[in-house]
Amino acid sequence: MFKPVSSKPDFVAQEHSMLDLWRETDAFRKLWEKNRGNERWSFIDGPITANGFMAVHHAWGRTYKDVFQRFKAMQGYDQRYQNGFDCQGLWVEVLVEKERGFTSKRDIERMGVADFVNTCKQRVLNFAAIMTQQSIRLGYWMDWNDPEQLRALRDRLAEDPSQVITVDGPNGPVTDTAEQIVGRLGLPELGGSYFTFSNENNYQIWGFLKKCWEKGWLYEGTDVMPWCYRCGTGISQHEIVTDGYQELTHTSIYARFPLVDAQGAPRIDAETGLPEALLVWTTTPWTLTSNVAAAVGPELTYVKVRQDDREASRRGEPGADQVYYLSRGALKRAMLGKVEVLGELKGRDLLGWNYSGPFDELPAGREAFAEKNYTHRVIGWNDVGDEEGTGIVHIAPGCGAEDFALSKEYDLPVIGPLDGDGVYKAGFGWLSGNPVSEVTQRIFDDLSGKGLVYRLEDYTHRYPVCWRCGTELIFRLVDEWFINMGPLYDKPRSEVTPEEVEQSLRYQIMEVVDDIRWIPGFGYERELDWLRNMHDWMISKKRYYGLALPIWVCDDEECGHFHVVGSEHELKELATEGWEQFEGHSPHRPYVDAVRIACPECGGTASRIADVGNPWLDAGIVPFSTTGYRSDPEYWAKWYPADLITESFPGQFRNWFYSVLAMGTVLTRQAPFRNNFSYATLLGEDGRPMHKSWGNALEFNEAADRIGVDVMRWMFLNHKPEQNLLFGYHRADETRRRFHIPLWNVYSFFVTYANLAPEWWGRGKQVDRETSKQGNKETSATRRETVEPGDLSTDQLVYLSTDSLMDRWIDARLHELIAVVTDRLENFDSEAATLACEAFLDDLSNWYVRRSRRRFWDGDAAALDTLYRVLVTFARLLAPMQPFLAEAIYQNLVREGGLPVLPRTDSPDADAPESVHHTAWPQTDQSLVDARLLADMDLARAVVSLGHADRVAANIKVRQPLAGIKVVAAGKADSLARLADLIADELNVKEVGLAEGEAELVTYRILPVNKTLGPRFGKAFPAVRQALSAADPYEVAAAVAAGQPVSVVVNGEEVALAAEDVLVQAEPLPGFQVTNDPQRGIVVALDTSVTPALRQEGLAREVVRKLQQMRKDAGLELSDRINTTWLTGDEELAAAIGSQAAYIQQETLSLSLENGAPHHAAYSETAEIDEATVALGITKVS
RNA sequence: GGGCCUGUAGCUCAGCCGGUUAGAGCACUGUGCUGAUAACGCAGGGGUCAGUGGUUCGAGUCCACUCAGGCCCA
Repeated sequence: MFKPVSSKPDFVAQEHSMLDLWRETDAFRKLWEKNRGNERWSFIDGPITANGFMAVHHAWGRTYKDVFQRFKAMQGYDQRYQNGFDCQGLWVEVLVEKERGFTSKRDIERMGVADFVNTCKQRVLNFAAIMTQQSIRLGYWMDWNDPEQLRALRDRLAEDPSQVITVDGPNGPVTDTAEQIVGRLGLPELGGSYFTFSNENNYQIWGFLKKCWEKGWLYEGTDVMPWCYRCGTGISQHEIVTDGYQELTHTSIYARFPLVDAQGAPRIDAETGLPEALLVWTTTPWTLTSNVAAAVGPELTYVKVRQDDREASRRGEPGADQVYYLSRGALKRAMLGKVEVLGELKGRDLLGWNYSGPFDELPAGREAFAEKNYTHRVIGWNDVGDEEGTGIVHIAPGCGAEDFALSKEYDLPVIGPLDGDGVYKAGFGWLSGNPVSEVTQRIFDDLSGKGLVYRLEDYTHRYPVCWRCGTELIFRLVDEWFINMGPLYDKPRSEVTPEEVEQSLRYQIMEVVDDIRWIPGFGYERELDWLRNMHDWMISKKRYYGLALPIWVCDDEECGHFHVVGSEHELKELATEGWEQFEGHSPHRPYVDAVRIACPECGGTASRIADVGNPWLDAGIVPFSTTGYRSDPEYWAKWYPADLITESFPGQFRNWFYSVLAMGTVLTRQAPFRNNFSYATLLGEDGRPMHKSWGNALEFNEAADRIGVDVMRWMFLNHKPEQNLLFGYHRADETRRRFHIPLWNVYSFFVTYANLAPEWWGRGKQVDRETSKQGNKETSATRRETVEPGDLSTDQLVYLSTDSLMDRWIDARLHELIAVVTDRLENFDSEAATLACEAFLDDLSNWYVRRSRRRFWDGDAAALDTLYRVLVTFARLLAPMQPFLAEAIYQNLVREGGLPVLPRTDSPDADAPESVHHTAWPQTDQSLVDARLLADMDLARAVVSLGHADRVAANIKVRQPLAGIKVVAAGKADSLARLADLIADELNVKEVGLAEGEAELVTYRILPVNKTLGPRFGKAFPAVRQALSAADPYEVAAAVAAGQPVSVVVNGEEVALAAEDVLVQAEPLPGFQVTNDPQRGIVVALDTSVTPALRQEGLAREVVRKLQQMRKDAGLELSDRINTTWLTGDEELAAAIGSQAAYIQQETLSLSLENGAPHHAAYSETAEIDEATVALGITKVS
């Protein structure tokens, strides 16, 4: 017997009990073990940032990861199952700083770098434990660490990282210092998730960087970079492009730059006698302190205008009446009030003009200018436009990336005004010592006093901010380390020569990108686009906690040589001092900083640069660091390249995907993964990004226990991954209602009736019987072969043959489904897989079970066998996607009920696999996919649908039997005949016939089959269409039904059209009770006459229904027998009950049916049936 | 300024290689059915397939341009 199944399941509670089951039976490890040594399927997990709680959008990605791995596991592939945590970098530092209330780097220095780094590690371990628990809750099967052990390690680190501890590993206990145990997490001896702060991960990056260095690609460069002065670090292009912009409003300034002559005297316009000035606009006034040049577009048109600024005059500012230069396109926007245009000129006419700068008095600028013997001048820059500003761009090479590039082109002085904390350096007069965030107003005042402010204006624009702390970035001249991406050739890729590819890493990566399957396809273009556009990869950060860049620079500035150390062993070899301080520590600051090496160039001492690495280096190396690239190349080669990586695409094309590609290319020149599956962004139900303050954010734990994880997973999977996913409780309810509840109902229905059919449980016995009941003309003769438990192999699931059309049909649908789901999952298309499952479930629930109910009531063995088989197989198909629900069904139907229908995993006598996830992926048996039957059923359902429509139109309820229907369906006579009984039963009619004399019922529309005749006739096609519609429709229909060719005259020529090239659509004539299906060309006509005999049958059915309802209301079991009494004053009803007594008794399990008042009945009711009243009473027979 | 994605019913979305009168779910209205169903069936209202032009016998589908939204890059 099966365990009884509640019709009102608590899915969430059930999920928790499945989690318990898996834990108690060690189900995941058994699966892993089962497939060990088989063919491999390699998934490399992109590390999740261990810096907070898991959010719902993480669950989306993790669902994909789990589904594809589970699917491959059921197919028998061996896998690694290693999850990864991203552990190093600024984002951890920032949150630790926040926790501690730190506001600047000085606070960290005060705490001590060693302590700070140790605290960062603890934070990572803490959240790794939390995310591990949450992932387990999601049903994500990976080689998880015990969360308690992670917390214990966190605590050991906090106590004393140097204490020696022992922990359990897969191959026995491991003893080491707490710091080293943490540094060895994820390695084979400890197992579990990989952590990018591990020693191995860090050292392998060293190896990668060394290789880059050997190729000459690693360099230190000076550039103007976006800089966060709160974090005290540069922000790389990778970090800034998406997350790093905000709409901000700044006060911009239109400033006068007075023109001067070669001697430095103010230039006076000859015509008006007024002083002349350039009108210049900027949104970053602080950079005016470092102005060097003004750029114009050489081909742009400029105007010379005069304006007497009365306001300014009134304020007593000098030079209010002036001549200005600015671009013609900017005139209207930039200048207020009346202007007089004095002339027009091209930008190139302005080149070389001199002007006096806004802060010429500051020593920093004077010195820089003197050094180069330079004065402020107008330069040309093709990128200058006049969509905003004045068409004259203020250039401060120390404060802007493009400005800096121009300074190289024109050999301009470079003035960098700010230090790393955003404070003006010495040499900036009154500004020196002031933070940049506080000087804007004073700069305006200062310039105003000098008569240089034309006007101020609030301006809203996208401005870069620090992606972690939100501080507005400044642009600053800094020294950073880069990997050279190589030249971008100005020609199509097909023309780039192999020699040129050798010179350019970016082209080498592009070649690798070509070898990868990108899903969705546009991912390929995106990655190439990024590779074409990306600058050299800035890998350094002036911070504390992260990869210690293995770059040692000679202390002797004269020498200046730098050496890249490729491993810890090399470091030990080269070390001249400080090794003993470092030994025993993970390769983090500050210990690694203590190590000095001998400079290979001059023999002096070299020290490590203070910088740490870009975290994408940490994540990019994992295909190597997690697979023993250094220590076990043979193992590595087995798992590299990965078959799949998958992440959300915003950001990843330039981050993780990019870094994995770059590192794979440098190290192997081979694609590091074969398939890349990426998906979009998760939004709130209202279509907006989830945001706590908007009330549409969902926390994972809460969502999991309110929605249920299987429902969440179905929502994720049943979605086009490249589109943003709207997620929330309402959609969850809808999903559950659409899929989970109907599935559960079929399952619970099955269990209910199977448990009521004792003979069905007679396993191994010959069960042979006929089922033929009134109301169901279908006969199912079952031939259940004599079998002993245990000798059945699965893929003879169909061990019981059946003549039932319904059984054979649902089997055909099931095997069709297996093929589709297999193919879709092979192609990472979970949406199509779920859509196919939903369609199947609808067929199962709303057609197979509904049509077969009678057989289940009767305990029909063929029906029970079929539904059992279907449910078990469907559960196995769903298992990767719906691991909990599938397991619950499987446990009851297979483990509890114990029917021998699954393949033996080992010996023929073994029990069924312990978990649905240990079963083999179902195989399609094509011989069961009966195409004719599928088509027949399709037609039957269409006919039934029309028949129901007829009844609605005629206002005759289905319970009222009718004489018959007539169907018009050209060429479908055979199909119809095969399913006539089924149709008759469903529509409650006595007969289903093909219409004769259909001319009374219908007319026909004759259409060409476009697909075949369109190409055949081309331009003449409309004439064919015309000719067909002009032909006698009845003749054409008859010919087509008989399979005869149809002859028509097209443009004066007679042509023959094959029957299959002509479409016959039946349409009802008005005035009949008929309904048509235009798509299929079917018409169904209903005989609406209710004879007295039919009327009696109908009334009897009403009585039955009423009695059934009473049984239910009285709380009777399905199998309880009753005695029934009835009393009515309505003659017709009395006659109906009398004549249909046997039928009523059989349907309601009434041992007796007596005419009389139900005084003594246990349960009685007075019912209205049509216009008649009847008193009914039932009493359970004990 | 360039690249990519999206635009189909009130909402969320399907729509194959171009092919008959463009579909589903939700919501709404009516009605029926129910001893599995927190359901379900049938019917109804609801569409300028973002717009314009082109290719074609035929365009929601292919092409070009425009508009709107999103993403990426400059």
